[in-house]
Amino acid sequence: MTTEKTEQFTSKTVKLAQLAKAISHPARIEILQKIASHGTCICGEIVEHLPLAQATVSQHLKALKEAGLICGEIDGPRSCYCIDYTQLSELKDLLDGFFVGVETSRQKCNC
Amino acid sequence: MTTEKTEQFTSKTVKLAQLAKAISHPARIEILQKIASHGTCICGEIVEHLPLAQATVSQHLKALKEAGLICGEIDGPRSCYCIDYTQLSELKDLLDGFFVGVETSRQKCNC
DNA sequence: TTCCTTTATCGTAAAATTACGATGAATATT
DNA sequence: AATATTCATCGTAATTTTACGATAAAGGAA
Repeated sequence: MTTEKTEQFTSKTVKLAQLAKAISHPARIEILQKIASHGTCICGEIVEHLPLAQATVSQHLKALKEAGLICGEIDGPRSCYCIDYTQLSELKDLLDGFFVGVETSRQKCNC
Repeated sequence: MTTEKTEQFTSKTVKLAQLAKAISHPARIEILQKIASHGTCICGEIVEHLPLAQATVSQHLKALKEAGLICGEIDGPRSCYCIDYTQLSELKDLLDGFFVGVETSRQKCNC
């Protein structure tokens, strides 16, 4: 039994977990930073920038796309990616909510 | 070859990825929230609160401990967990840096 | 001392993740 | 038309993650 019981959690929690997972790999963080620094970015530029094979980078791009953090459109034989700032903002908001929730209830701890 | 090439990334990026991974599961988010709301929390209380077996919860607690986000001390036959707010702040700082970096370089996108 | 409670760890199984080379489809270039 | 470039996807392999039951260790209660 390896079924993830995500149904048992609030949708907010599940969404935060999904977005956190999207940025839980150094390559995917770098990809987001690279795209952001160009506004828009071709797959090839990202591949050049990373110590990973093209197939692997494409896989990471797919993960980011599925999480909604980037979107890509075909431009001739190339793929042009850009950040979805709406989703990124949602991640930011969910994280803010998380930190506020965790920190406001902060209490003494004997560690 | 499935060796993660984390050496190729900056330590900041790797650290952010590690901490993001720690909160990339709904159960682990809930655990942090639960502990925070009590200041300190016994393993059993967390198990009660989650739709997961005790062994699974212990596993998630271990992951959070290894990421440095919580610390636990033995209290009789129980295990008492609390949040490590220093690490949590580091996560917050790394995330802030990430969002600032990504958003300041924000440019037009045709999506 | 004997028994119960608590929880970490072991063993195991299924699925997901990470990585790569090879390939094919689409578009440019010659 | 023939060739080259770009990139998503397929196939595959190793590893990690997620989940659970069973068990053992440690401490408290009887």
